[in-house]
Amino acid sequence: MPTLRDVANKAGVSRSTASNVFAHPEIVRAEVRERVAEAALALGYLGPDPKAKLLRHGKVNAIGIVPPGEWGVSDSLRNPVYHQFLLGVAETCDELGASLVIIPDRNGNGGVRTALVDGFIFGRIEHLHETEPARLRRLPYVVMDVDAGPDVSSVRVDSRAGGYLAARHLIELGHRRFGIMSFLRGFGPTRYHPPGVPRGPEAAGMATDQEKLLGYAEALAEAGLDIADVPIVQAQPWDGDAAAMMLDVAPDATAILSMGVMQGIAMLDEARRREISVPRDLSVVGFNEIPEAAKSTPALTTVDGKAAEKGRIAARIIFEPGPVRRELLPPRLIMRASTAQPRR
Amino acid sequence: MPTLRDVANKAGVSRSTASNVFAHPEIVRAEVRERVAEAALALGYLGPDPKAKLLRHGKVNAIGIVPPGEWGVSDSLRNPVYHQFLLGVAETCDELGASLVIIPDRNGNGGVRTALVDGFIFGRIEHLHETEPARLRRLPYVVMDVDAGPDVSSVRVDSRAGGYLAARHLIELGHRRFGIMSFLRGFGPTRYHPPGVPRGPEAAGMATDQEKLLGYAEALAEAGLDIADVPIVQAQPWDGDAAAMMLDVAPDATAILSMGVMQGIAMLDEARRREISVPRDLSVVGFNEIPEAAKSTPALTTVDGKAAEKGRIAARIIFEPGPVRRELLPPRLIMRASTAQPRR
DNA sequence: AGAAAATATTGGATCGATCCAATTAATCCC
DNA sequence: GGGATTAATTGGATCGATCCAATATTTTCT
Repeated sequence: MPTLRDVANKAGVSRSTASNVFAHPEIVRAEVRERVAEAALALGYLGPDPKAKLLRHGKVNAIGIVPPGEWGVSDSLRNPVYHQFLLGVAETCDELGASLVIIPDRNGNGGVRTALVDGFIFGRIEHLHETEPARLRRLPYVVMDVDAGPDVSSVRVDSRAGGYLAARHLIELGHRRFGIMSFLRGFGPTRYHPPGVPRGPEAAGMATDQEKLLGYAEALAEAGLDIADVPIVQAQPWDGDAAAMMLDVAPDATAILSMGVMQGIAMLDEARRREISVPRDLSVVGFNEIPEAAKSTPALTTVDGKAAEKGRIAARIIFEPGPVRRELLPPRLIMRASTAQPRR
Repeated sequence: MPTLRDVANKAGVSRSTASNVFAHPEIVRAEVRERVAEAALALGYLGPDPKAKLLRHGKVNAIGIVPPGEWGVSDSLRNPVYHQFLLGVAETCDELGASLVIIPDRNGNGGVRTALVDGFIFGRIEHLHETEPARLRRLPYVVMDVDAGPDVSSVRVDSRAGGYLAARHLIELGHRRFGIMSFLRGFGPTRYHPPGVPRGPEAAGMATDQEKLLGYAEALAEAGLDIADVPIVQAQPWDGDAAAMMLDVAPDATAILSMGVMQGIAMLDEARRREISVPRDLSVVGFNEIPEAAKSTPALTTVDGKAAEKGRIAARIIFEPGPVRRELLPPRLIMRASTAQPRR
């Protein structure tokens, strides 16, 4: 495999000159430049080895994505909301001609310690120490969906405001009897929180979900309702049976507040199965926007969690060095066909 | 930023010993090992710099995906069939703990020349020379969807067999009047190929699409039909208007053979719009399998192009060095609700 | 205790390219 | 044509770690 030294020898110049032909062609005489180029061609030399170049001044031109928690690479591509987020990152990559690297780092197995990238975007982390390797490597990094204090850049959406938007929308339509579908933190069986018990953070999954709950509570309180009286079903985001459970435990609810989109869509499916007409007999609001939400029947009203925009911003933070940035994006309610006034 | 040399100094040992503590801990005395580990901890040294390590013996533990043609990173995430393929690659990455790198290399701008990966998977290429940088770098690579001769590994599905399967299915159901929706190669306006003119390769897009056409022709010929008599609409995969054109130019067709899934789904939508009942008045067969195909109404009968499996195999070829492998996977017909006997 | 064997540690060279200061060659001007 | 400028080229040091052969240390055994 030819090296720069071989090219230099063949062309009868020094390594430095050969190097200059590739790195600073303008400072080398045209005649010499051509001689070196010919030698390179003859030897099948492709240009400076990126590996060696890297060692000298470490720009890789790639951005590393660390999927949340126990997820592998394929999980992150499969999850529709995360997929939207990746699309946002990808757009910025395309603008900058950078590569997108998805790094599996389950149980901190060293992916972050050894990945060849210019910076990291940590998908929703559970403990800040997951980012330690990035900090120690002095590489820029951003954490998603949580505020990690004043020293760490973060990008998230105001989930509390999002929850508020969703619940207020239903209240304005006239709903008074709700059901809430929240997330479990990690694995575990679906849980039912009956009405009448105060709601602590354990009734929702990650920090961002707990904020949604606070938002719901706020809007309910404005209408004189107590969230403690609202039944909550807490399940995995992809658990299809959870929708059935929700309808079983809250048969008189006229509206369902769901913390996920897929959960919301699953609720629409379950309602159809039971011949409950949405939105006539039941209104459903999801959380996060994905193309499937617009295509479901009926189209799902949902809070846009701005996944793609979060991705774009996070990527830009990595590539534009600067002070710590803590972005809090406002959510947006997308009103579609799954919500309406409750039936008399 | 501490280096291995700093750690060695602080611990009072040589660089080599310090290096051994990380690379071959078993050959260094326990006492010394601990002293070095402490020094490392004290300095915040995280372990050998991956960049330097790389230079010495270049394993990166990452696999590079080069999206087809003019696509950027985001296009490749957005395209649903390519997304399935990426999922397959990702699964193998997870098995091996490797990273997945999506490399934008539009108009050969050097992405492949400089990417830090262990090998490349080229999404459908147009000319073999797109792979030259990979060959010159002596990195393993695979091309998808085309046979690139005996010296280059390739993974593809037998498109001709797939086309045959689709067309024969419709013929066995009793259909005799067809319409074909094919792809344009590159950009350009939707094209209509009226019946009665011989069909050359220009009636379909890439090589793989031309093979589908041959498969259709073969099955039709067995039923005594000439593909030259079948109207063809050639459009972009995502062109919604193409379905309308197809129905306009072939109002008496009882079955549509579509070279793409999204095209097939678009056809279902257009039929619904025109109140043509599928499959009662019109049968539709797509090509390639994605989750959306099962969820459309009616669920789309389609040929499984094994995108995910192609991805798994391609990734394995990269990581298991060996002789050139040329994989040709058999397609499979997934019968769903969009095909039925034609109405009397 | 002393020689032999086994085990630990070390300095130097290397991976492939880039940068810098110093040297050499080319150009300018009177 | 010769001295002063300017431009082009070069060797050596460097990036951070790893490998190898050589040396130093410890352990084993008689």
